[in-house]
Amino acid sequence: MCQRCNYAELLESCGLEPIPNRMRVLEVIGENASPLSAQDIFMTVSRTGGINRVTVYRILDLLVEKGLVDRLSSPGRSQMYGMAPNPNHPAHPHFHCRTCGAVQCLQPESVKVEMETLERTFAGEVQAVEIRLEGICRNCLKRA
Amino acid sequence: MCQRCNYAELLESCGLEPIPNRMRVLEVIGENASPLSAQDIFMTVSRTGGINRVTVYRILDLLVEKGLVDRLSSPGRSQMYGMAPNPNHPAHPHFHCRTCGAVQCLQPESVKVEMETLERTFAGEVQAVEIRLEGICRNCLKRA
DNA sequence: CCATTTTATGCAACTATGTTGCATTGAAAC
DNA sequence: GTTTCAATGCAACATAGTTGCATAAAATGG
Repeated sequence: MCQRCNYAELLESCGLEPIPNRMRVLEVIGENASPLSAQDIFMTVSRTGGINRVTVYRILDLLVEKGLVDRLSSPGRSQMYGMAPNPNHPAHPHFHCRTCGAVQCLQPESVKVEMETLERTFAGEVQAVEIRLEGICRNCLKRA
Repeated sequence: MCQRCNYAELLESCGLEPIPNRMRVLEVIGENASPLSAQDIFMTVSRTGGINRVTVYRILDLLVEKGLVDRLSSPGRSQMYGMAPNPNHPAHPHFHCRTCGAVQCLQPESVKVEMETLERTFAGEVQAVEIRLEGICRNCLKRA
């Protein structure tokens, strides 16, 4: 999907050696159009060779900690992972279908947020904004 | 906290008998200023008499299904529950502290969302919008 | 080039969270 | 009062994520 991201460079830019397993995990996240669960990532990476489930979790923790990947909240039991905003991957809202459970990324500009009031009055430090829409996706609407 | 909500009426308004355990669970959610985990709710309700963990989960599922309570995504392993928007509890964004993990409710008007573009172009049906901010809360900023 | 240190990985066991099946209880309907 | 049905409890299970520890693989220093 992403023709532009150089995953090795991304890793190096935050002080991580581009070792094979890190590359494999980051590529899977970067090349997918929508966020994936740890399980999804584990299974996908496994298809191209062995890797341990725990290793995937540890790499995910590392990528999130370094800010390359965002851990997205989900209404289900598992967390999901997507590329953190960067020049090739702008921040964008997510849509979660309540019927089929699928998560899709929306266009970055489709939902705009105005935070002036908050910035003026909030005593903490805001580092990220996550917008999640819920409803029924196109396919499930058709089926209903 | 909430002097205005009549929990029995709320339950009845969506076809649920206001039986004791339902009332206890819904009251705990409604009287708390920020969303609670199932575990929080279970422990709080338990203080006023016995209840089974599973019963709490089942009541939560029911309240969410009926739209009285919202299941909020969280970056941690557990889901959180808060009153669904109603005349006494307007929809509002949440702030999650990355340092201490606390979740707080923000003022309803502090963050505004503009969805015209989406509404014009999105083929699915949007039923709810959840806005989650992440960062460092006031207390943790002070401590740092 | 070998020895030492550091980092990454795998495995097993564990924890936390949520779910299911089934029996029992208790309340409502007749 | 009996029947029926919803609500509850309990135990067992399922899933997602974590930890401790041993081993393997890289990097570092002689």
